[in-house]
Amino acid sequence: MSFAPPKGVPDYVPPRSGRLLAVRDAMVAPLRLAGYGYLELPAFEETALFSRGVGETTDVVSKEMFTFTDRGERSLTLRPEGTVGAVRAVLAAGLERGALPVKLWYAGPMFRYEQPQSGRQRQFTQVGAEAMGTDDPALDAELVALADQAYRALGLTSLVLHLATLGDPEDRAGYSERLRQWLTPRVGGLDAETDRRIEKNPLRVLDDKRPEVRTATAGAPLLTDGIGTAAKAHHDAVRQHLTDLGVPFVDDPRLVRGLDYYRRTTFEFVHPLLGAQSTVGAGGRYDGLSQVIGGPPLPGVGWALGVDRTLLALEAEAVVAATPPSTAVFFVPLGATAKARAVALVGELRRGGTSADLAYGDRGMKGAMKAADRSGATHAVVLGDRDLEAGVAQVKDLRDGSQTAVTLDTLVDHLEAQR
RNA sequence: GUGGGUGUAGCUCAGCUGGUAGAGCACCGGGUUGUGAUCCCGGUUGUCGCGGGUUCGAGCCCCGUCACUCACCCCA
Repeated sequence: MSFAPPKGVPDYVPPRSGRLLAVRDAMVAPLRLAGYGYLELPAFEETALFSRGVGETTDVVSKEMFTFTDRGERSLTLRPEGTVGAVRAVLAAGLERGALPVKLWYAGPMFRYEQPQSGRQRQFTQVGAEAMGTDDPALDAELVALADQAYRALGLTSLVLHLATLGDPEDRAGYSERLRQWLTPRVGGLDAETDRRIEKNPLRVLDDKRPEVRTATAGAPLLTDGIGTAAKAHHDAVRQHLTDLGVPFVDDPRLVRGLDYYRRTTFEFVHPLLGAQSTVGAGGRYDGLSQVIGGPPLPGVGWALGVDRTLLALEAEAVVAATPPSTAVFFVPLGATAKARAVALVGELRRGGTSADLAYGDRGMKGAMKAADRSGATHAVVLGDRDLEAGVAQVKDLRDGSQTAVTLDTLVDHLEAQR
């Protein structure tokens, strides 16, 4: 029997798990300040929702989905991303007929059957945010700024925001054809996968990291030239809003997204210290998605931030998260009578909002004090028979080693006042 | 799916040209019959990833296999 979790499905245990939680909370905090409501979504959906919404030809759908059949012969899939499910949930609840834009956030695990490597697991956690119902470029900028705010609050300083526009579908169609013709004599016949990409989605060839492909595509035509006026105006507005918001970005006309639903705005937050999987957050506009899954026209823009990857980025930058110790007061009872008293006092402190713990397992004085030290508590409370007879407890300040006797009647008040 | 690297104590690792396994940290106890973090002393923990082969003898060599890891691919 091995206790290892399934491949690519990591455990997070203290103290690292606490930092992961802190990252998630930091990502959510700006959203709460910006009017985003909470969305609780299913971890799996009907397979067809993803294959249609994300796109049949994408790698995510064609080879990375965890798909299973339930007892009712329905084909279900663990969600590989959150946006499609969020749009479905909005339509299911009819939120698009209420006040617009609908602004929502969600958080939780996503699943993709991939070969694990640094920064890429089969189960990973994202915080997502979506704003649907208007195509206002100020919303694109708002979302980007909120992500930027979260990363800054966490203390990340090396992130680079890449920004691009994919134009509207008609722009893309014309560009794809031009690119296809440009690519075919240069990288055509290299391998079957590249040929397939040239045919289905030539933009993706630009994302290839192999050096020979990189150099071969260095001078490829860019989409920027063929953008329609409406999409161009939208993009200019987004750039201007970001500048007004004080969010730095770099224009990256070669930015490519792997999911089919993106159009117009796309962006990525990239961390230079992370190795191959360096995108810690990304998103874009998806104005046609609702109709693709059978809904009414419903423009939308959103992002997903990788919680685990962001933790890796923090570790790469050696940012030490200020995680306050979970325990303020630690009891060191000596003997059964003192222990019973300590158990009751700890409960009283906790009910009053003071974090408290005690030495379990009937350890000796030395061991119990050691446990007090490790808990991070600022104060230890030594309670023995001698003290109980005198009606006092010894309160020791673990930071400077000073110790005073405090009468039991006033102990809780005294400890609460120490905080 | 394809390549490279690595598997030895809870963790990080050492282990020479093959001779039967070690260190640091951690943990537990003692020095201090009621005081942590420092110091000193002592102690526990191993199917050397797994299976086979070569050999008098394998942690070390050979074959297979599994896992982890990094990279390609892809992406948060």
